[in-house]
Amino acid sequence: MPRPPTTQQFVLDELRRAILSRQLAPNQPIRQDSVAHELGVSRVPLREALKTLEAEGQVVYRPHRGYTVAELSLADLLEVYRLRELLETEAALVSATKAGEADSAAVRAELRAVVEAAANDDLVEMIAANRRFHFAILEPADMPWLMRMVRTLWDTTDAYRAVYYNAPDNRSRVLEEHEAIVRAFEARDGAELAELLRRHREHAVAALRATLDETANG
Amino acid sequence: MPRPPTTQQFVLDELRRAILSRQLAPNQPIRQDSVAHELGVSRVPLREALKTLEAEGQVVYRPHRGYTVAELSLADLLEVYRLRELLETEAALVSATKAGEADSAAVRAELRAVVEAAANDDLVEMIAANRRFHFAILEPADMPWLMRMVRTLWDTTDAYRAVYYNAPDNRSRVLEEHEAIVRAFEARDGAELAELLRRHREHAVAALRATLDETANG
DNA sequence: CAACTGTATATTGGATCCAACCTTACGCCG
DNA sequence: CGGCGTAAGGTTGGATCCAATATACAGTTG
Repeated sequence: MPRPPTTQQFVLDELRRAILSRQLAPNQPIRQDSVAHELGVSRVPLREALKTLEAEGQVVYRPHRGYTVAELSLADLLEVYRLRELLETEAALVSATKAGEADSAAVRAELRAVVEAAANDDLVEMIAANRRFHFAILEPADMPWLMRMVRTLWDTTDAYRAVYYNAPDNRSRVLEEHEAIVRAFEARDGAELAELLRRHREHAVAALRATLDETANG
Repeated sequence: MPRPPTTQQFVLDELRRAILSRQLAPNQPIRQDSVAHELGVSRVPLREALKTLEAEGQVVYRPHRGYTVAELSLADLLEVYRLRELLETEAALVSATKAGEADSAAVRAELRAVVEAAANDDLVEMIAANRRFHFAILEPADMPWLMRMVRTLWDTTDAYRAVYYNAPDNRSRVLEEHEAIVRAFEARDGAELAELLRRHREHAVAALRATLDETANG
């Protein structure tokens, strides 16, 4: 696997991983010197990467006090899912009216990737493929600004996705739902597609709530 | 007027101004050395400011080739306004159910600021106050993630706002519409509020189209 | 004993310097 | 004469160094 073209991109990827895996815990101050040392780079590219993470809401910045990993309250998470609903519903409706055969092929390819990853019990790849699958569905809408926003919304909840996929019940449910979603997509039935996606997310939110309540009471 | 606490914040403000005023024209490469020199700072804070602008979509970045001011096509602008519609409608509906007396007072204060600026023919302040007015309406919804997104959407179209307000017809129309909007807000009539805001934006889009067609044919 | 102040230290903010890369112009070869 | 390889210059990417600010702690005073 080739290292990204620029160091800041490499650092950005690493930081995303670290935040996602809770290696950098919420509310924890990010000591630039130690993190930079750890990654074998200087502080400059690190700071640039932190700036983009700040814009995405992954970290919070306070002048002269540095960066801390953003803490997401339940209210934050619910809001993020609500926004995903607004934006992805719009994208799905538009996409259904514009998608062509090539788009269907792309979606099907990602669907297969998810199934295959599930068969191999490869959680990481399954999560990645799932993301590509959902984005492939929205892509034909040809709304780059919307896509950028949806992307950052997915990023902010990425840390919780692994928990969700850890349960076999959820995994199989996702696979079933994907089938129905693809059928709606290929039928160019925007309303049905949007509704299926909505229910798809609804399950994720319910699971999320359960997880958070559990950790709160445990 | 005190200079911002950090240099990067200062640079960020200056860059926003420069892009807005077309001092930095779309598609123009941003020579870091000259811009930094111009502002009397080094390249480091400039690059950090550019990173946040990149995340907001105001500039485009290509590794080893630097930053260029983002060019907004008509399709981009229409998409941005469509997204504003989705997000601001949601915020307005929620806001109407949550707003209290203090919120009404805040909105009224901003309304007065807009009127006053208009009376003084102070375009810059009128635009600023108008923005505060609209945000004051959405604020009670208490949706920080949504607000962040709406903020960047406003930023991307800021350059065109000055053109719109330049026409006296548009200015007086805005003032009238604001009155109706405030009444709906104080009546906590979310549906009416959202509809009025929608029509409010619709005029702006129409004017925008006209302007762009004109420049395209001129 | 609490609160305040001054100082020392750790950490971030910014400037300068060097390396890597892209771009362009020129000369060579087909 | 046109296309390609190559070298030189310019611009960005990254590292190191220094300055400014915040934090923690100790000493002092009411």
